[in-house]
Amino acid sequence: MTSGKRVAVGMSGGIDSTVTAYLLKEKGYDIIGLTMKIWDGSMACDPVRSGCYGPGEASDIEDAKKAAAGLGIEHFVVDLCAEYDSVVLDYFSAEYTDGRTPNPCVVCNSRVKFGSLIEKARTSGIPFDLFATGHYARVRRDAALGRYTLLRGTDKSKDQSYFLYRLSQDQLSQVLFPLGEFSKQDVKALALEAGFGEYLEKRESQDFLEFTDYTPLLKETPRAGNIVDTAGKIIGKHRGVAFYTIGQRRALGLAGLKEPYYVIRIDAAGNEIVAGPKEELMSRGLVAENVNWLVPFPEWPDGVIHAKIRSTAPPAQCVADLRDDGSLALCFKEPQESITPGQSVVLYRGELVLGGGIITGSSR
RNA sequence: UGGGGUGUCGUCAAGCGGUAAGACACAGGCCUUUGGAGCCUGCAUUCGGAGGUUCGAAUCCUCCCGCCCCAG
Repeated sequence: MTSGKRVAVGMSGGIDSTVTAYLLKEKGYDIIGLTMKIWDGSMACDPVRSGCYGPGEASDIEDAKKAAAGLGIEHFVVDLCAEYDSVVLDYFSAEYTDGRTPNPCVVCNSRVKFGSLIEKARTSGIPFDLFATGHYARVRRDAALGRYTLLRGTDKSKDQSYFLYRLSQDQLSQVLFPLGEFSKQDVKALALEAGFGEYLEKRESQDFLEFTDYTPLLKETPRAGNIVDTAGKIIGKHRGVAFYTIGQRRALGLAGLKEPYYVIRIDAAGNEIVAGPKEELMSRGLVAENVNWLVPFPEWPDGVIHAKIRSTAPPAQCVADLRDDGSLALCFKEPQESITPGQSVVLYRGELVLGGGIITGSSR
C-alpha cells in the first residue's frame, strides 16, 4: 500500500528527524533525505548554543549525512541561503525594527522548509511524492470538511502544531508527520532500536540563532531612547526598540523600584518603551491579522475554542470574531499575560487546529 | 571657614529602638525547535569609623571621616 511512494524526509541531523526517516523506511516507503543549508558563512558571529542559523550547521549536516548513510538512503543538501535571507532574515529584522517580536519558526516552516525546500529539491531533479518531518503534530484528511486538517501532537508536552498553522492545503496534502502519535520517550526508544543511540546525546532544543547578539541581523541601526512608565514619566533609557519584547523583565536596568518592571508596550514610531508592573501585562482581548485558516471560520465545529498566544502558553478559552476586514478579534475568558504583537495566535477546537494569525494588538 | 543635608549589598533603595524589605545587576538551575521571553534558587551576621546609652541600636548621644547644597 505504501509501495511506490517516494518520501523525502527533512533531516536536521537531530534525533527526531532521524527517527522519522527510520519509521517511514520500516513502513516500506522509498526514502530519501533532504537537509537545508541556510548559513552562508558570510556573517561574523560568536556561536554559544545550538540553533538553526549559525556556523554549527556544518556539523548538523554531517550528522544528517551519517544518519542517512546509516539508514541506507540517499541524502541531498539543498542550498537555500538566498531564500532564507530574503524570507526569514529580512522579516526578522523588519519586525524588530517596527517594534514587534518576530517568530522566525512560523515563517520558516510555511515558506522555506515546507516551501522552497520542496520546490527547489524537485526542480533540481530530486523527485518525490511526499515530504516528511519530525514535527510532533498530525495531519488528517477530513472527509466531512473535505480538507486536510492539522491536529495537535499526541504528546502535549511536545506538540508543535503551533509552528505549523500557516501551512496551506496544498502543503498539508503532501506532508507526513510520523512522530505525531509518539511521545518523546517513544522516539528515544526508537532511536536506540534503530542504532542511533548517540543522537540522544545531542541537545534537544534548538534556538533560532546560535549566537545571542542579533544586532548584525538588523538592517537598521537601533536608536537609543527613553523608557517611560504608564504615566509617561521617563524612568530609564533603552538601547533601541529592536532589543525588547513585551513581557521582558531582564536587562531593563531600572533600579530603585518596589517591584520588578516589565516591558508592557513598544512604541516604535515614538522610539519609546513603556514599562510597568506585572499587572499591566494582562489583557483580555487581541486582534490578529494575516490570518490563515485550516478550517474556514464558517465551518468551525461547535464547541469551546482555545487559543495559544505563544508557543509555550497553554491553550486558553476564548471567543473568536471574524471582522469584515478579515482580521480576527479574540476575547479571552481569563486575561492573558504579555500578548505580544508579531507573535502568532493559534486557535484550537480540542485537538483540531483551526488556524491562526499574527497578533497586531491587545486590549484590556 | 560658617549654616544645612547625607552616608545601608556592585547600583538604586526600604527601615525611624526589637534583632537588615525590594528592585537592578550578577551567578547557577529549569523551560523551550520564535523571543537578550518566562520561571526557580543564591546574593549585606551587617548598616562610613570609634566610643557611649540600653535587656536590645542601622535606628538615640558624642567625636572623627567622606560626599552634597547654600553662604563667603
